[in-house]
Amino acid sequence: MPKSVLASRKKAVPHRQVRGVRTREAILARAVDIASVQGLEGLTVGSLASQLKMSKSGVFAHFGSKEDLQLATIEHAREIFIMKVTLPAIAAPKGMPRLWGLLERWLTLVEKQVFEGGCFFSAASFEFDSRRGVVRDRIAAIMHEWIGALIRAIYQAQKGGHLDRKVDPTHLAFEIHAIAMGAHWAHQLLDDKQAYPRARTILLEKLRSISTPECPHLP
Amino acid sequence: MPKSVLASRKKAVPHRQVRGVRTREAILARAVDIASVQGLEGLTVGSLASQLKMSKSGVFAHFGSKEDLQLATIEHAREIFIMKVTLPAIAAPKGMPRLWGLLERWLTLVEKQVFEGGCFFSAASFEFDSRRGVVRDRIAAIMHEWIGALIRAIYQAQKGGHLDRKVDPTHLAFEIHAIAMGAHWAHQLLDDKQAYPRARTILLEKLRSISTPECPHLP
DNA sequence: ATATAATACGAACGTTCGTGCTATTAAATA
DNA sequence: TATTTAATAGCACGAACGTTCGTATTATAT
Repeated sequence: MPKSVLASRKKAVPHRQVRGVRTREAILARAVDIASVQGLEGLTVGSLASQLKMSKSGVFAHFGSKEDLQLATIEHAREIFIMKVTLPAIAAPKGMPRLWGLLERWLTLVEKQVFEGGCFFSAASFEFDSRRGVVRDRIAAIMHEWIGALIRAIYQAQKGGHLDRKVDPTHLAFEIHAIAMGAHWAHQLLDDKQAYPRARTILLEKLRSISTPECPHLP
Repeated sequence: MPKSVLASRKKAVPHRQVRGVRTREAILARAVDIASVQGLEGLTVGSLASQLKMSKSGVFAHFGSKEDLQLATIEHAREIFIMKVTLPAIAAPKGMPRLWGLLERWLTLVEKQVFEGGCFFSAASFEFDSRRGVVRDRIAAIMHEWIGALIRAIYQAQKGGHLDRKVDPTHLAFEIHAIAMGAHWAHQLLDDKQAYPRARTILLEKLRSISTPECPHLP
C-alpha cells in the first residue's frame, strides 16, 4: 500500500557485489513463496527477516521500499516462470507441439507447487485486479505478455497448418487460460484431486476438435 | 490471522435490537465492498470505522473478533449472491432456461460491479486458497455450494431432455465456472472490454454444441 | 419515571507495520 | 597490511493493527 502515491522513493542502493547479490537472491526466493501464500501485501519485511534469520533492516536495505520489494518479488517470480515454462516450450518446434508444450509445462508448474501457494500470478492477479499503482500495472503487463505468448503460439499453429484457421487466436487463448486457472482454483481451494487431469482432458479435447489432419499427434 | 488457533473467542454478544441490526447491516454493506477490493485481510476495523464515521470500538463491538468480522462479511456477500443470482434463476423452469439463467445473472452481477471490486468470491477464493482455518473453510464450502448448484442445473437439463446425456455434469460445471472466472480476470486486470461478450459467446457455443433439438432456444 | 438493557464512544493496551539513522562487521582494493 | 567500501545489525520512530475497558448515550420494559 503506497503511503504516498507521489514521491517515488529513491534510495541510493549501493553497487551490489557477490555477497549482496547472493543474499538478495535468497530473500527473493523466500519472498516469492511467502507472497504466493500470504499475498503481496501479506509479504512483510518482518516475516522475511525472521524466516531468513536476518535483521529487518538487513533485509530492507536490499530494497528502497516495500513497493520495490513487491516489484522485485514479482520480477523473480516471472523469471522462474520463464525458466520453467516459456523457454523449455520454445525448444519444441513451432505449431501444436510448442503450444501444447506451453500448456503442459504451465499445468505442471502449478500442479507441482513450485510456488508454495500454487500459482503466484493467479494469486497476484486477483489480489491487485481492482487496485491502482505500479505493482498492479506490472502484474497486468506480465499477464498480457503471457496471453500474448499463447496467442502467438496459436497463430503459428494455424500458419503451420496444425490448427483450423477459422478460430480466433485471442478467443482460444482466453479459453485456454481460463481452463488452466479454473483447474488451479478447484485444486487449491476445493481440494479437487481431479482438477488437473480434468483440465488436461478438456484442453486436449478442445485442441483436437479444431486441429487439422496434418497436426502432429497430441499426447 | 488467528493469534491463537485454540481459544475460539466467545464474546457474549447481546440480543440485537433494531438499531443494532441496522448499523450492523451498514457495516457489512461497506465491509463487502472493501473486502472485494482490498481483500478480507486488507479489510480493517479502522478503515471500516472511518468510512462509516464511527469509532473503531463501535464497529468492533458488533463482532467478537476480526475473524468473526470476516465470516460475517462472507455471509453477507453470500446473501447478496443468492438474492441476485440463485433465487431469480430458480424462477425459470428447470432445464436449460434455469441453467442459462444462473450463468447470465452471474455474469451480469460481476459485470455490473455489484461488488466494488468485481467478484467477491473470486477474490476471496484466491486470497485464502492456500491458507488454513475457518475463513478458508467457509469460502470453500460456499464455492462447493455454487458448483453444486451448477451441476444440479446441468443434470436437470439432461433429465428434461435439453442437454446431451453423455456429458459429465461435473466436467461441464467446472468448464463453465472457469470461463466465467476467466472473463472476470480479463476484464478486471487487463481492462479487456470484450471479456464478458466473449465469455457469453463461448458459453453459448458450448451449450448449443451439446444441446438437443428439444432444447428451448438460447438467446 | 425509573430500571435495565443495548449501543456507541474515547482512550489505551501491546504488537507489528514500513522506514530511517548509525554503528559494526566483512570483503575488496591499495 | 592498511584503507576503503559494501553488507548487515541495532535501535528507534510514528502509524496502524486487533483488542479491551470503562463510560456515556440511547432505547425498551416496568
